[in-house]
Amino acid sequence: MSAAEDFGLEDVEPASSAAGKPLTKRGAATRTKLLEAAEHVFADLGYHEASIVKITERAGIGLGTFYLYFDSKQAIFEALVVDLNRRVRHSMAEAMEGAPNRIEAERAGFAGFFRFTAQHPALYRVVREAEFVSPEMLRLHYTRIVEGYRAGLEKARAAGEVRDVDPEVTAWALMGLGELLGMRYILWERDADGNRPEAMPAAVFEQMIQFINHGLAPREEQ
Amino acid sequence: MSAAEDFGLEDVEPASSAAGKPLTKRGAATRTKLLEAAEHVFADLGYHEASIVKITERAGIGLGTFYLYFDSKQAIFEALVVDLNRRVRHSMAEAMEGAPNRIEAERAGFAGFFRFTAQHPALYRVVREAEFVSPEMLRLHYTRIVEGYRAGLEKARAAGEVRDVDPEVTAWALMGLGELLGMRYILWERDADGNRPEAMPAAVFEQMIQFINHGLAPREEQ
Amino acid sequence: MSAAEDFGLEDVEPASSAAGKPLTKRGAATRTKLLEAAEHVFADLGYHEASIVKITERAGIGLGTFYLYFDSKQAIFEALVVDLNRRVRHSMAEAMEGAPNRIEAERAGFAGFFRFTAQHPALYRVVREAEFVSPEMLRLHYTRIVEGYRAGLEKARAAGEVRDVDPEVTAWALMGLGELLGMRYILWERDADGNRPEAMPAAVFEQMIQFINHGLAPREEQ
Amino acid sequence: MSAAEDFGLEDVEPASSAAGKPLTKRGAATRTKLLEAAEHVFADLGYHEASIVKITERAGIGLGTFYLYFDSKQAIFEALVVDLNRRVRHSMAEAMEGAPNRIEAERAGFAGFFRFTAQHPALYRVVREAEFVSPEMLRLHYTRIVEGYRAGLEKARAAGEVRDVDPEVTAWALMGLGELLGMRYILWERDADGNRPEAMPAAVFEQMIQFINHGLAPREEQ
DNA sequence: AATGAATGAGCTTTCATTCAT
DNA sequence: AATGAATGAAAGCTCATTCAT
Repeated sequence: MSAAEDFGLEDVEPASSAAGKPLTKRGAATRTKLLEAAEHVFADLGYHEASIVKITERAGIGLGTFYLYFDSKQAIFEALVVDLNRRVRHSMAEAMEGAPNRIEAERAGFAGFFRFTAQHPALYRVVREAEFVSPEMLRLHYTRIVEGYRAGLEKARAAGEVRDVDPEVTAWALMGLGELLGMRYILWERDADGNRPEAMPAAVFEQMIQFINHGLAPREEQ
Repeated sequence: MSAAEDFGLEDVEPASSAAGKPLTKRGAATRTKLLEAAEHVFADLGYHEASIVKITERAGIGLGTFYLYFDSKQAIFEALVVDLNRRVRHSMAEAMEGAPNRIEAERAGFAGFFRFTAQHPALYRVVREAEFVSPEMLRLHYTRIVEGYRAGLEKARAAGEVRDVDPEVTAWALMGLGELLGMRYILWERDADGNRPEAMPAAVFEQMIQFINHGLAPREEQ
Repeated sequence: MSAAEDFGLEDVEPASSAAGKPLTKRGAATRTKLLEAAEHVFADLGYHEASIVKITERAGIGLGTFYLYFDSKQAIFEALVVDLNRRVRHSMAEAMEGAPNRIEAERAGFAGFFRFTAQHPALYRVVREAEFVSPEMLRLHYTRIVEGYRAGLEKARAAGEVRDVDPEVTAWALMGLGELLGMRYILWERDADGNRPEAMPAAVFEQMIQFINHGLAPREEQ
Repeated sequence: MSAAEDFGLEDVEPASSAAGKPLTKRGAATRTKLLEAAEHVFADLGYHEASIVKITERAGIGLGTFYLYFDSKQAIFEALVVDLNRRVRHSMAEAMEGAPNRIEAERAGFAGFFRFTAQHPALYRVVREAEFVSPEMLRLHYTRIVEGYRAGLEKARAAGEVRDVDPEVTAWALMGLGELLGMRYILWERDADGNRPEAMPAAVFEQMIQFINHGLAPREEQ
């Protein structure tokens, strides 16, 4: 329950309610089609290789229509980052729902994050490219997730479940560690057929959890 | 001692020995000027905003000359990644030289990494953008550094200085953790005048080291 | 009658029906403007001196618009060769319409060819340059015209109007002979004001016809 | 004898004596190397794809050296046209040497022309491209050869060996006819291995000669 | 006589954005 | 609300030519 809230579930507004002019039912559908098309096109091609034409073609709508919903290529990109960020946090929060303690919440949260990563490779590709397209978006993404970790750590520390760590710094450490392991062991990995795995190897996940647990555990627990 | 070697100091070749046609002394100087200009231009503007003209103007040479030394914009970008990677590893290895034990080596290595980060913001900007320009270069960068961590952990484990961790996985975790903290607490930080700090706050660094130490320490030590 | 058909009048499709994306009436007009501009620019400047900017400027349209209709400079050049070839054959076929016999058909056909040459100097310039830009186009041009001669000769031979010549070889001979005379006595000739003549001198034309007639005439006719 | 002279054998000067600064023995050798390299490079690549670097590389000399011998790319191209023209006329004149009469001289001359064509495909490629690089050179080439035909026809007419034709016009007709047949039946032809034939098929040659003979023969002969 | 590093004008091509329909 | 033809700034790259060595 509260663990889930740490990741900001409450601020989740439906993507389609965000900015963008036409507000009829038809208009909302068009906007959603654009955002979905953009997710795939940006993920497959990257920001610069992607083009408005490719997005509108994939969305099955006319080129000019694009500008009824988004002011620019950058605008839809930013909307997409916000959307993905909302969804990955949702995924983490959902996974943590009902976790009995810090350790379990941690496992569940990371598992949720990695599951989302495996299912939506666009997350990394788009978010990491945001650094070069719209740096504020990158910060927003990291900051929002880190805030979830931070809040969780804060509570856990208050409850004596973790050492007396600086929650902020530690949250960033966890974020970085999770991100690189997700990249290395999910996104870079391919099986014989060139397909990405659906999750990271359990052993790797265990190693990571052990490392974190040792890193955080209060002295007396050990 | 050996800690330094783990980061591949021995493979350090001078940048100017790499590909590029003209081989005279004058030619080598020109190539170096180009690489230096590219470091700044790519760091300031990013790959796509950067242009060959901007690089050659900054280098103070003619546009056409560029193509005597590099086949394309991407080629110089890749050469730059290789160069920066070599230099950051050098910086880390140098810092670790003579460290009496694992813990000190760790502190020194990370300090070296962060120092280089503070002095060469281009490292992050260029390397991280490589993901979208030349993905193999990104892997090469991470892999080479991780290999240094891995080798160090392997030895430390054999010496009983760390828990029985998987050196590979742990190395990636350390890389990720260091990278994000460097980004957050060095690159994103500005003082009142808008200048970047010369290092991360000591407290943050300490927190990080503590986290790593707890994460790695053999049970009996604690 | 049939002489006209030999030059493939029936395959004449309007130039504007060929490839090129935009299909509206406005689009067809733009494509035609481009092709007309290209004819003049290529004829005046040659392929390499010509540039897309010069073509679009002459056509009075934006540079980028060009690429809506043609994939490249070479593509419009090839379209132009096809167009000119179609038109010169049309001109020849039209001239031969209703010729009472082989000799008259021959005169008329060559006259049509030379008339077109005088009116469209671009034909030679563009077609002959095709040899170096798009060799298949050159072959296509010569082959299509030669095929007209060949078919005519075949029929004339069957009708006993010409010696027992090889129609194919003879057709190429006629093509070559006509081409060089057209170049020499129309394209290279200038009057006092530097203007090209509207036709070759009648005496030259007569000489040529006589030469051909003697070359082809059945023994008994002479 | 005289037939040979008609093609201007007497004006044959060695290529290396033409313009070009350095005049030492070494210099002459360098100039020849350049001209030979240019023949191949221009023939293989065409004028625009050819580059000075490619020519000097093929010649095995330094780039800068080129400009000691030729003022520009166009200059060496023109020198090459002059050289090839001289050589093809030489080849024709040689073949005609000692021909007993007009008919035999004709056969021999064309045979010489086609033999040279088969052995030096560069002739067509370079000469025909001259039209777009240096039009005066093209005229010079055609005019010099035509002058040979013309002189021969003049004499033959005086001797009653041919009809009362206009030697000039007829010469151009012969030139055109020979050129296109050479292109069609030698240069365009390839055997199963993609090799060009060493000569045109005898039957084609015969057809051509017959056509010419009929075209020129005085009435009473037939 | 010979060299090759340096130069920059000029070309082709792409694509985000506008706007008349 | 939807469309797609039109636009032109801006980029990467080539190569004939120069000139210091």
